[in-house]
Amino acid sequence: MAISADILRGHTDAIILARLMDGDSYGYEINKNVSQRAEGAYGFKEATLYTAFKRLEQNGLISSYWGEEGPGARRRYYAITQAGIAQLAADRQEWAETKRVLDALIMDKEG
Amino acid sequence: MAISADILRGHTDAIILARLMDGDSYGYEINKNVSQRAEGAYGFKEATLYTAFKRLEQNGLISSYWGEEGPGARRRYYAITQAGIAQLAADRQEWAETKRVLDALIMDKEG
DNA sequence: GTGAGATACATCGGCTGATGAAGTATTTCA
DNA sequence: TGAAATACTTCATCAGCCGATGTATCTCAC
Repeated sequence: MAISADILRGHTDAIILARLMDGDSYGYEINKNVSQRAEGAYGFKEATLYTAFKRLEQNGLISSYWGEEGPGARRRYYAITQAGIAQLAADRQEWAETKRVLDALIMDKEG
Repeated sequence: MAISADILRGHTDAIILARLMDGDSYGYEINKNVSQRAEGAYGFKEATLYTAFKRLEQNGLISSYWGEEGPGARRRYYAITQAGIAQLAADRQEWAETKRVLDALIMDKEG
């Protein structure tokens, strides 16, 4: 099942930060990585992705640099910052809490 | 921990539908119910709530009627429709899938 | 050697849902 | 008497997502 944009809204930044925990990467690669992990259920639209990079860099959560010139299209690499690592920790906690709360609110259990 | 609006965005309708599965209710009551179940971690803003009621009714997922006049402020009651019940089932499935996918994308496990 | 498709990045404008603020009205209780 | 709770409504604004469009390079089948 594909997951709608509104459901994922707000998780974009956390997803990118989490992917950068495995090492520096660039847009195209991050997105392929995300699609694979999501087993096709989700992938960023390009506009969403690059908008997010800008937002994250402006907020000091990632930094960027151009990859060394080789064959192929140029790549801009991103690296997570200390602030980004801290933010991701907070995001993960919030996600854990969100699961708890939404399960109580929409799933078929008694609270 | 309070959960941010962007994280909850897109879940508003499902939350309301789920609350109406326990029987007809009105805005103020639904919101108190939600806040209690969320243990204070989330509650609708009034504008969000009433905007959602309108959207849901326009989409045929809920119907509404004025409560019988008694003492106190007037209340508009909402009831979930058959289409609403079907939508909620779909929303619950999507939520289950979202948990799976987001865990794979942002949590600290190997996928 | 050429055209299709993959790789790779970037920007603009429109859409949608959330919400702060403001307003209306009634009841309860100190 | 007035503050606080109950209860509903609308408007303007904001932020994030994304369709569309554009740029440029490389690979591979034909």
